[in-house]
Amino acid sequence: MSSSSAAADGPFGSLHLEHTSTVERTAEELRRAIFEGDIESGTALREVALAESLGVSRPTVREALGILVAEGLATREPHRGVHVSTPEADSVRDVCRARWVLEGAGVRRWREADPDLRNAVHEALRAYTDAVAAEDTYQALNSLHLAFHVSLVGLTGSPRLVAMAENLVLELKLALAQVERIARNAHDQADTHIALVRLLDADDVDAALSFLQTHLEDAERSIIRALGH
Amino acid sequence: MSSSSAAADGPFGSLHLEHTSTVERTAEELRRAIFEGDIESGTALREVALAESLGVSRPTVREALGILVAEGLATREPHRGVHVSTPEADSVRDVCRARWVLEGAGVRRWREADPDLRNAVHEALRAYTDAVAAEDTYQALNSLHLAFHVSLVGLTGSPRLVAMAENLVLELKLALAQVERIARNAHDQADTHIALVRLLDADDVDAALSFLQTHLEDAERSIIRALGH
DNA sequence: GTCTCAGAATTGTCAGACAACCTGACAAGG
DNA sequence: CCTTGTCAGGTTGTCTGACAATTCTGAGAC
Repeated sequence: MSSSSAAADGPFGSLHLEHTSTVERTAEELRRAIFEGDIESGTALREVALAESLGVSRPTVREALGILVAEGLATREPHRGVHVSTPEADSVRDVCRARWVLEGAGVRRWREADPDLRNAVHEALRAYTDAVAAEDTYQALNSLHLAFHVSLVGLTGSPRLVAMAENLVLELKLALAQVERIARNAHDQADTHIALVRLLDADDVDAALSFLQTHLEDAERSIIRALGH
Repeated sequence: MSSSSAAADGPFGSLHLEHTSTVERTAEELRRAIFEGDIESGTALREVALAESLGVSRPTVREALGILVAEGLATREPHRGVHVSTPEADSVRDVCRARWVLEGAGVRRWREADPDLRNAVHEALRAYTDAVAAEDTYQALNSLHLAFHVSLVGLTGSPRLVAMAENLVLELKLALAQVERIARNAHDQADTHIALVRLLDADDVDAALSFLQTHLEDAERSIIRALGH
């Protein structure tokens, strides 16, 4: 696996060509529209309408919808089409519980973790706090905040666990897109994360764990409260 | 959510019609062929060949292949087609490490877990040991063995974690299909699992955890050794 | 032996079509 | 009033056929 900061995967390891298929671009555009709030949760994603609206064929749209369904951002019912998922309180609870399992596993391995991975956590935190200081857009802040949490899972060194965490984060972004007004909390959370990393740097894993747990529980509660209203 | 044993979702809650699409049946048939050993790992899954061989159209095959790729059973390279994944030692290690995180999380929650979930573990174990006693087929034994491990993850009560575990198990089945000769170990493992559940019933979670860890590490080693040959 | 290049094979995407199915409404009958 | 039968409209599931882009293959040139 390529580590961060332009590792040398051969002479041209840093090069990367965006080999994006039409299907992938379609899926990405749908994701953006969902997270941006252009498409409300629950709305039907009609194949023909999307096809002519995006200028692609129906099979392409269909395949892209399959991706979204696999990611949990939408649900497909036979002969009834696919609809954007509506985050229920139950699913938010489940996502947060799963998050705690994955991120906790990462934090528990802080000491044994590869220094590169520990560094990745620091970088993710810095990217987030910088964006907060620069008063970046709401979506950018969200992405960086969640990227930090994923970097915690990265401490396990397991690509599959990271992939799972990224999927969970996608669902969380969907839920957050429903409750834009949490944006003002983003700044407060920056301090919380700094404190967490400080505990880790002091090798106080147990304290970091319980700190993380309460942080995740707080997030769960605040999202559910915002949704329930 | 409907609980087990014919819950009353209205007057006809126990009824359930299998709503299987052609795509799903195609994917299932491919999975069967892979796990059964009809298709070796690494072989190319050509769309037209599969289409006329299965009596379905190319788009249908294509969509089914997309499912397999999403499950990790196959890999797709742009313009080069999809091939059955070849389990590397690295990926087996990763799957087992991820398994440890998920199953460990389940075991850790043994005491707080819903009695139904604890019962599900007992039932999964019994189904497995019964099959071992009846000298069932190799694949059936494998499925039941892995189903037991998934039932441990079920202790978390998180559908998403269970889904992740099921995905990992699929990859493991792919690896095991490559090394049929581990079959004779299945009987020995039954005793191991009985011992694990006995520790749980005694509420000795810590002992169960370390027991599980060594069991998973043993499995990892034996699979990798068998693959490496 | 290595390089180059035309042709075959395969995938990615498209257009059009049809059957199966869901939804809603309306009439018929208890 | 409530249930059932029927029909029209729209949507999905699947098929057929096609074409461009890309990759693989093998023969010929140096």
